[in-house]
Amino acid sequence: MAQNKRDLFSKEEIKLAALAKALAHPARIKILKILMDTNVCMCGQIVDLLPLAQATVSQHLRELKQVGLIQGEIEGPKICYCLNPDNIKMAKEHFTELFSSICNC
Amino acid sequence: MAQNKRDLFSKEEIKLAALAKALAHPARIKILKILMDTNVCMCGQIVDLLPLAQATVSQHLRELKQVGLIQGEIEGPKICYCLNPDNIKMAKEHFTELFSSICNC
DNA sequence: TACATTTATCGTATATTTACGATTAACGAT
DNA sequence: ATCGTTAATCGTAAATATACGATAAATGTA
Repeated sequence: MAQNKRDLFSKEEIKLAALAKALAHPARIKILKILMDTNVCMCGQIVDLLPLAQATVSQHLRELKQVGLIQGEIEGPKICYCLNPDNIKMAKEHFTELFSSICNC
Repeated sequence: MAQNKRDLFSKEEIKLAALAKALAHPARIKILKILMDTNVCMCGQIVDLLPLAQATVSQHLRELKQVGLIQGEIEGPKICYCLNPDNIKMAKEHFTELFSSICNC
């Protein structure tokens, strides 16, 4: 494939696409809501709220962490995940910028 | 895979994930901007502005059309693509709703 | 030290995405 | 009727995403 042609897209387009990809699965959207709405933070607790296996949820958490939408704080053998407000704000601004550039609404 | 488990996610989560997936590629983001910023509308013209083959661009256009972000009007042998403002507005609202539900900003 | 708990990672299977060349289909013009 | 133009579709290859069970790593506790 032509991965090298990718650099003909702008940094902003690539960044926004990566953010969109992180949101491109219902489970990951639901994880964000869970972290906001409940005081749940551990992987195991999230697993209990999703129709997915532990390994799968861990993978989704990793993807969210990779784009910075969440962060994990180690607490002994556990890890407490939480939203990363700064990066969520930035993501929001990226999407807002896109929509204001393609929509007069 | 467990596709049947998908129905344990809400309609909104599934819809938003589908929209996000449509935006999860730099080429598709760029196509939306091209349709907004220029008076280009034909597939071939878009191909000229992207580092991708005609068949590939056609696939990206189909994905954007499938989620309703763009529409195509047949003009003889050509097809004039344009943004679908109503659905873009709806998409914008979906994302706004998500961010306001996970972000106090 | 051994054990229980928690989560990441490995290995793997399947599905989807991305990309391209080649072909087909649709239509206007000659 | 033939030709040129335009875009979708087909076939295919490679990469990535999704999902799971099993295992490993890390840490607190008995």
